[in-house]
Amino acid sequence: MADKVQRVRGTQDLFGDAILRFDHVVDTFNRVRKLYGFRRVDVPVFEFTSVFARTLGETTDVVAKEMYTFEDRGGESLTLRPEFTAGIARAYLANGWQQHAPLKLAAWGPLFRYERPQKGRFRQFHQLDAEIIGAAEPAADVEVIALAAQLLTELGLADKVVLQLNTLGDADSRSAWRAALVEHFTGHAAALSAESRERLAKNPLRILDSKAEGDRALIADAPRIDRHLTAEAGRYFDAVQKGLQAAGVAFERNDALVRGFDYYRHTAFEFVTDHLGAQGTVIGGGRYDGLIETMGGPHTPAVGWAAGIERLALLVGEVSEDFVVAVVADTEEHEQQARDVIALLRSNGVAVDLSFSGSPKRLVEIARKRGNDGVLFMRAAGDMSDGRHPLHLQHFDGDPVLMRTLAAHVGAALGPRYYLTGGGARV
RNA sequence: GCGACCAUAGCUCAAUCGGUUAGAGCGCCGGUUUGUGGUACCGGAGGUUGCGGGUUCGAUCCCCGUUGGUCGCCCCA
Repeated sequence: MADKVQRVRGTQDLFGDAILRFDHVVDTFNRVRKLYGFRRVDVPVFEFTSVFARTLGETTDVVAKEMYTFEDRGGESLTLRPEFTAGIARAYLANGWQQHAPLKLAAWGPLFRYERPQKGRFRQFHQLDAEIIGAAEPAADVEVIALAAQLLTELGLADKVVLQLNTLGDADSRSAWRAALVEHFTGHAAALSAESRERLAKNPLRILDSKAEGDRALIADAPRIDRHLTAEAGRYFDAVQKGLQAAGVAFERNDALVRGFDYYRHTAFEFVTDHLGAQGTVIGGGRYDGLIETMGGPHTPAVGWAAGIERLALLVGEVSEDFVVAVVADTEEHEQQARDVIALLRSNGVAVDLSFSGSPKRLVEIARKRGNDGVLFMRAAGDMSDGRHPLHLQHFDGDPVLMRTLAAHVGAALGPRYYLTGGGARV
C-alpha cells in the first residue's frame, strides 16, 4: 500500500543530482578543514535529553517544541541531536579531551528538529560543524571564521554570501544590554507586534530580528550592544575584527545580529545569502565560553559554527563527477576479453560502468543515459597480428579537451597489450 | 502551532464555459531500418484524475472534509 512506502515528513531521499551536490559540499569541507588542521570527530546521533535541554536554553523553541525526544527501553529520556555543539562539548568532557586543548574539531552528519519543512529546512537535515575548544583568544574566532570563508570560496559561493558580524559581549555586557532592551521595548510594548511582545518575555534579543514592519522603527531606536560593552569585551571584539581584516576576510557589522541559543557570548556571526528564499543563513556560529561550565565542566572557552549542508547544496552550481567509461564488446566471443580490459582499467584508476545484458547498441544507449563519458568498444574485427587488440573509444561529449584527457587516461591504464583508436588517441 | 497555494501515466505537464473515449513529451517494453557507433521510424503497455463525501442529467473542473506536497510565518543551518 502507498502509505507504507511514504517518506516521513521533512526527510529526504537523496539521489542523482541532489546527492552529487550534497557529497560535493561534504568533500569540500573535508578537504578545507584539513588545510586548517581541524581533526575529524564523530559523536552520537542521540544523547541523554539533558545534554541539549540544559545547554540550549529551556525557553528556546528548539528545546521547547522541536526536539525528537523519546524514552528507550531502559526508561532513559534520549533526544535525537538538534545541533552538534552540545554533543561535542559533552564528548570533550566525558573523554578528558582537555589534555588536547586547544582542540580544533570538525564534524558533519544528520540533525533532527520537529519543524514544518520548507525550502532549505527539513526535519532530518545535515550540517557541517567546526569547533575550537579551549582557546580564549580572538585569533581562534578568526581561525574558525576564516575556515568558513574559505569553504564558501571553494564552493564557488563567495559572491553569493556575505559575512555578518556582531558581538554579544561577555556575560556582564550581555545582561546589561538585555536589561536595556527590555526597558526600551517594554516602554513601547503596545506598538510591538504580538510576536515581539512574546519575545519580550522569552528572548528579548530576538526582537532585533523581527521581520514585522511595525517593529522596525522601534528596533532602530533600540539600545545598541556597543554602549553596554565592558572595556574588555570591546577590546575583544576589536581584536576579532582586526584579525579578520588581516586574514583578508570581508565582513559587515550587523549590530542587530543575535544567535538562537543561550550559550553564546562575545562573537556572533552568520554567513547569509539572498538566494534561498526565507532561509538566508547558510553558516551560523559564535563563541560559547559558558557552555562547558554549565555542563558541569571547568571553565572552557570555545568558538565554532555550523553550516546547513542542504542550504549550501542548493547554492552550488552543477557538480560533475569524475569520468566514467562503459566497456562494450562487439560480439559474445569478446566478452571474456572485455572482462580483462575492465579489470585492467579499474586497477589503474579508471572508473568503469557496465550493464549486464543487451545488444551492443542497447549498451551504448544505456551508457549515454547513465551519464557515462564514453564507451570503449572491444572491436570484433582488428589486426591482431602484432598480438595487440584494438579498442575504439567513443565519446558522448564533443569537447576535444575532455576527449584527449579521457583518451590519455584510458590509454595509460590499458598498457601495451591494447591499442586505442578514436577520441583523438595516439598509441 | 498558524497561513497561502498545489495534487491528472514512472517523470514533466495538457484537457475550452462542467460535457460524453482524459492527451502530449520524456522514460519503459517489442520490432524495423542503420551499422565502428550520441540515429530514425513503427507498434505496445501504463490512469479508480491523492482519498472520502456532496452539488449536478453529467465532475479532472464547483463545494466540504481528509491525506500528502510546496512556499511563507514562527524558529533556525
